[in-house]
Amino acid sequence: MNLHVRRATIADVASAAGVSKATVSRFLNHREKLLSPDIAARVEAAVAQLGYSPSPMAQALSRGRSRLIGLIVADITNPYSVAVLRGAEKACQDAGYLVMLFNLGNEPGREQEAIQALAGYQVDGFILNTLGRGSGVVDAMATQGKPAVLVDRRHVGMHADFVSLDNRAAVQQACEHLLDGGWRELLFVSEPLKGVSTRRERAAAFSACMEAHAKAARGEVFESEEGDDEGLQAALQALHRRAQRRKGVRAAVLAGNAVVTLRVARAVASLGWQFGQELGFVGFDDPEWASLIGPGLSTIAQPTDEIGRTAARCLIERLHGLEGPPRQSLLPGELKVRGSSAAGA
Amino acid sequence: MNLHVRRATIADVASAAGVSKATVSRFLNHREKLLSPDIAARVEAAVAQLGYSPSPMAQALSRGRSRLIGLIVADITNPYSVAVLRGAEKACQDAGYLVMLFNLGNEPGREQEAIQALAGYQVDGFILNTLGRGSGVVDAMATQGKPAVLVDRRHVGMHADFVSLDNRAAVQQACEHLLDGGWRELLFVSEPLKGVSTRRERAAAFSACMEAHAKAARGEVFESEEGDDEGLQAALQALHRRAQRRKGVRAAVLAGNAVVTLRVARAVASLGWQFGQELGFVGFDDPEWASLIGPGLSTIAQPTDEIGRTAARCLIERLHGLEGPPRQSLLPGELKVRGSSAAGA
DNA sequence: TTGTATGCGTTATCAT
DNA sequence: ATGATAACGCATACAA
Repeated sequence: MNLHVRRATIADVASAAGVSKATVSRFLNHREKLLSPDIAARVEAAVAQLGYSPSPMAQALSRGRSRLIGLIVADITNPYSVAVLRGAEKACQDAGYLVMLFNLGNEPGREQEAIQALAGYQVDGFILNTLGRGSGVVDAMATQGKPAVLVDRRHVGMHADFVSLDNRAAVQQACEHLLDGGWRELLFVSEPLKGVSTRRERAAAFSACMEAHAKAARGEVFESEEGDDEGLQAALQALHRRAQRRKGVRAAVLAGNAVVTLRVARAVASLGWQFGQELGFVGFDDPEWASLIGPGLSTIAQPTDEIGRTAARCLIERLHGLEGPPRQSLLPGELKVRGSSAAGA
Repeated sequence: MNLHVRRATIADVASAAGVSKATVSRFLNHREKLLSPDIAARVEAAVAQLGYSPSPMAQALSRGRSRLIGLIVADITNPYSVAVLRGAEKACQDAGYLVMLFNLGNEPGREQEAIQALAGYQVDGFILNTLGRGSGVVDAMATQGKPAVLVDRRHVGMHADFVSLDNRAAVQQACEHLLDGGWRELLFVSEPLKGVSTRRERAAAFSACMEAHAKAARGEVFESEEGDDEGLQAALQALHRRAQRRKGVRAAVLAGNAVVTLRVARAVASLGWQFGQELGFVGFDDPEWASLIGPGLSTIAQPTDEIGRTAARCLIERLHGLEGPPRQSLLPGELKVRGSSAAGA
């Protein structure tokens, strides 16, 4: 059985139908205009019979557009990124685009490399969920001159559409839920803020919220370094002590993302505490295991799928020629109440 | 600031260096042979000055090879798939290949579509982690005539390299660990076996292992349907009763993958049981949250990264011209012992 | 050793 | 309405 059955080309179709390549191409691309019925029928038959489909590569070369979208993701290991990626990829496919994936593996220096590589394949645009430190990307983007949409993390000075969770509203909702439940001594635990916009926004919103409720509640921010389990435990104990000094006040943590949630859960286990008892808890992101830890961990679920689809749609609109200033889509989160934030007496 | 700064082409370099396109091309591809020092220097300078890099698309069209690898994954939501994908993508990048991702979203019918789409972009080969039901893929592969490597799931009759966990050895290790700990009434809980090779292999290995220890232990297999929580709970209760009928014997579950682990954990919570007490447990896959459920869930960790890298390397070897019959790489799992399988009295 | 010409599979601009 | 023909950016067989 001959393996290398060369894919049929437009030339094959042309000769099979007894017409010129140009005619075949017209039949394929501008079917409605300029068509003589019998010729159209002959071409159609030839196409069907040879199972012909045009080569996207050749089309890309000729048209300058590839129907390819470059998706650069900071860390494919991060379930959040994957969830977004999933939504984006689906939307792209539905719109007839294919996704080329480039995983940075958390190495910031590779942003340039990624953009170069993807641009080489003539991707029509980019969906970027990158680290966002430094703005090297800005110039590269401008250089390549292709539209891009940023997901979850802003890039300073970058002139592009942006889609993300509405962090401010989500933080506010979480805080008020905790306060309503009688948790009055709060700690926002985040990965190191550095330049990461999402983390900063959440931390800032937390602080603002605490100030607004300064009479009833107190709150601090703790940056948890990877591997520094002792530091986190110490911070939780300090939190607990602060709460005890104020009679009848209970302490709770707001975790900045699922990675932090995991760390906090480990620390709580080490300390022998129970969620919902010694420590209240709400965390960003809603991993499938949240309901299985202790009495269930309350979370703020992100509409990851919707974020991905929105990003893809934004980009595709640009590809279709939409002009105008950068747009911003902030999607609402959903608070999932579980045992870890149960209201106290 | 002019945006559409057309990428420099080989023609630009040629005229800048005052030579022909062919010379530039030769300088790029066959640097060692056929080189006159001064010309080489001029070309090199021109390349550097214009920041020229060849268009992979045009190269692909001309060469018939694209340095692209198509990665088809059954379900991007599955952390196992992602972990493998990560290893594979890294290995590909290291070897100078880019990955085009196609997510099936668990829709079996899209395998063909995926292969067609990817083949259109002239991918040099495929890494397949697909559903594996039916063998429609076989013909398509043969048709496209490109090498492929299967990950985790075999395709019946498919003539291709295969890499996966050594399921038989892993099951055996898990069973013996449980038996050593005094867990003598076992239940293997799997997603519906259907035609999925991994599930069948694990179930078969479990049954074989139980027969081998028939004097001391008993085991059954349960297929857990998505959403059928009652069925699973009933199966666990039946298991428990069987154990009680044999004085002093304790019951344990071996879960076929992380999805099942989650279901079992939910059921155990519903029943008010404690892992390590009323029910022993070992599960395939080692999610990050395994240590946080109850006393910690014992697991069999797969070398996902290594599986991915191996798959990529296999494929790339084929791309480099390696001939010969399909190869098979079975990588060892690692048993992580935690509280859920603690030895009894 | 270097340049010319052709092909890769399409699209698009001309004539016809 | 249809057919040559020239791009698109690159590689290469062949000629010089």
